[in-house]
This record gives sequence, C-alpha cells and structure tokens, in this order.
Amino acid sequence: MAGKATQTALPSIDPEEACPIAPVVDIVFSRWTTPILWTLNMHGRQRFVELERRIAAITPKVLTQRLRQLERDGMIVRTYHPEVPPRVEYEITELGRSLAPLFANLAEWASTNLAKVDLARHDYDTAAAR
Amino acid sequence: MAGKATQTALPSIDPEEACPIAPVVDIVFSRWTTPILWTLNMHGRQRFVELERRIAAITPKVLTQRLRQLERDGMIVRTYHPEVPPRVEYEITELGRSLAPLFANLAEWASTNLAKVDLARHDYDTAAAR
DNA sequence: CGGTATCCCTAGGGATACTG
DNA sequence: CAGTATCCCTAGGGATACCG
Repeated sequence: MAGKATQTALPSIDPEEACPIAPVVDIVFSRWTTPILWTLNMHGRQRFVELERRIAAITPKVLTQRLRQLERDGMIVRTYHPEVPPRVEYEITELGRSLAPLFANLAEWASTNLAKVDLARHDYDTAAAR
Repeated sequence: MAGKATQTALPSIDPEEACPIAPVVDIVFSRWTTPILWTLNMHGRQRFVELERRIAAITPKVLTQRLRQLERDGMIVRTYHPEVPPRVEYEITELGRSLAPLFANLAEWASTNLAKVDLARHDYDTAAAR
C-alpha cells in the first residue's frame, strides 16, 4: 500500500486502472492473436498446419505460443487425435466467438476511418518536411 | 517493421491481410495508446503533466512518443501556447472520439466476460498441475 | 504432422539526467 | 512546464534445427 514517507504519493493510477479496457487489450490484441482468432472464426475448426499456412509469416514457435495462450484464456479449444500421423484441431469457443461483433465493429471503423488516418499522416509528414 | 522474405514464397498471406482489423490494432491498441485516448476522452483537454500524472507509471519519453504518434494519426491535436512557462494542451479529435463506442463495447465485453477468462485460466492451470 | 529446443538479435520501454 | 538526450536492458519475435 502507500507508504510514501518521501514525496511521490499522488493519486497514482495504474496504466491498467486508468483505462478499463486495458485488460481486454492484453488478452485480445496482443501480437498475432487477432489474425488467429479471425481465421478460426472465419474458417472454422482447423489443423495446426492450416493456421500456419493461412497466417503465413508466423513461425511455428510463435504460433504455438499464441495458441497456448488463447487456449488458456478460454478463447479456443485444442483437440488432439492420437493417430498416425497425429492430428490436432483448433476451434474457437463461445467465449472467443463473443468477440465477433467487436471485431466487426473494428472492421467497420477501419473501412470508414482508415483513409482519414492515412490523410492525417500525410498532412503531418508534409507539414514536418517544411 | 522489416519484412524480409527469407522464407520460400508460398501463397503467403500477410498477417495484415489475413485479418482486416490488423491495421486498426496497430493504430489503436499499441502500447499506452488506449490509456491516453481514454483519459483524453474522459477528462477532455489536458496538459502534458496532467496526462503524465493521470496515467502514472509512464515516463515522459514514452508519453511524448505516443502523443506524437497519436497526433500524426489524427487522433489528438497538440496546441502549443508560447508563454512562460510554456503551456501545451492535448485534445482528442473527432476521429479519436469516433473510437468511443468501440471502447464502450470493449468495456462491456470486459465486464461480462473477463471473469470467464479468469476461470478458464484457473482451470487450465490447475489441470496442467495434475 | 505438430510441435520443441536453441540461439540470436533488435525494437522499444525504463531510468536518469539535462535544457529552452 | 514540456519536453530531449542517453544509456541500459530485457522480453519476445525470428531463424534454424531437431524429435515423437
């Protein structure tokens, strides 16, 4: 708790506290998670190699890491089929699917506002050049 | 970002291509941006030091970096008042404010689903412990 | 197929100064 | 006040190789 014998005892707000959506951001918008969830949501249950190919550019190590994290967070389920060769399938859960409307909103925001961002960037850059 | 194609050229899909919301994520959900935008949206026009105190834990260097980036993206405006001592005010723009409903959705998702995530994590961890 | 196990490597955040 | 200017430092992503 706040000992503060020294000086810095202001009403400090954690970065997470200052912004109620910070926890969600950590869960949903960390690196590679949106492509993975998006792909799983669009194309349904998929095997490891399918995800690897669809997302491309991602390495197996990182894909595994993110899949584990998403599994732990209850966003996806992993099903292991002990066959030869082994088969593993990943599927989005109800919890994961509950993000779909959010993603749709984001996509809609993007389609109407991304151009404005580009314009703003261009303006900023050309203004700075002078 | 680099993007070196060291790998064999398959019908690769960019991480950005695989997921239509990837660009938005880069703009809106990169580190510290949500707390900054949230604070600016909630408390209106603010000076540098106010943001610094409200968000706490953030260093002036990083705060400056993110503010510049948000300004470049057209999400906030910076107003410099040449006084002594100097005064600078930051304010969210219309474009920035257009994210508010999105943030509200996220906050709502958080309030109904964050507990489920915690539960999933607990289940995962205790299952792994056995 | 579905992953580990390594090593490497750098972007970016933190701490600590210092200035106009 | 509102930032720069440095230095440091490590988490985490990429590349490569290998295993059950």
